[in-house]
Amino acid sequence: MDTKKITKIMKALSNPNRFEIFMEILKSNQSRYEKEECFVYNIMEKFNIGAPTISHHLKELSNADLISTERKGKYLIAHINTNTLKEISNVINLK
Amino acid sequence: MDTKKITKIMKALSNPNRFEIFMEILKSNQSRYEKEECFVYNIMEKFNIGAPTISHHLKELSNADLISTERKGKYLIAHINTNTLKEISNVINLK
DNA sequence: TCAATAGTTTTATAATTATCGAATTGAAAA
DNA sequence: TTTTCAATTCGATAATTATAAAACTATTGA
Repeated sequence: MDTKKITKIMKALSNPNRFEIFMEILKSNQSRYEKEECFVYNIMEKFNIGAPTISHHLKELSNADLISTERKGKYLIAHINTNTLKEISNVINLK
Repeated sequence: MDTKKITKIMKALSNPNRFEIFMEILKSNQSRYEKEECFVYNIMEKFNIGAPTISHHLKELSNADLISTERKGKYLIAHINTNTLKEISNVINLK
């Protein structure tokens, strides 16, 4: 991973609201419950942020390859990209 | 670690120049060579950035607890805070 | 078909920040 | 004590960005 990609990921996780959205997706992915949940909708209820901002944050997380999104009819589902997490974890880990 | 601290670390590593400065310090700390080296001075030569900017970046890394600095006469030496790296690595690692 | 709902795009704005030049501090060397 | 050198602080600026309001798209359900 080159500097540009790493710093893009870091930047994606550097905003508190965006980070918590990411953690919410991570938690949901790990628990395997509510797989069909509409994240944007539920996140919007949970956090005190407007829909356009959530949309923006999800796009940033996507652009950083941290998540991928999938349309399910009216709803949007977000998945964690575990590969990216593994890669970034290798960068940070002390050898 | 709470969200505020984590995102502060992420932000500190989200700027490409600052990230590379951090990696430079990390490399130097790991190799154990040139322990007495003046980082700001050497970094300033290596990167194409002015001294005030380097100073600013080092302060950001310090504020995020990623490094600590030590004055050695005229020079400044930077050390990696391995604890912070370990903590952040725990956050990122998939359970 | 029409109304409601989920999410996106566009536009604007306020806040943050990376960077530099100039001035300043503090230590070493002459 | 001067001068020089490393680093910091201050002030300014250009770029980025988090956020929201308004308008728009697309899908579901009545």
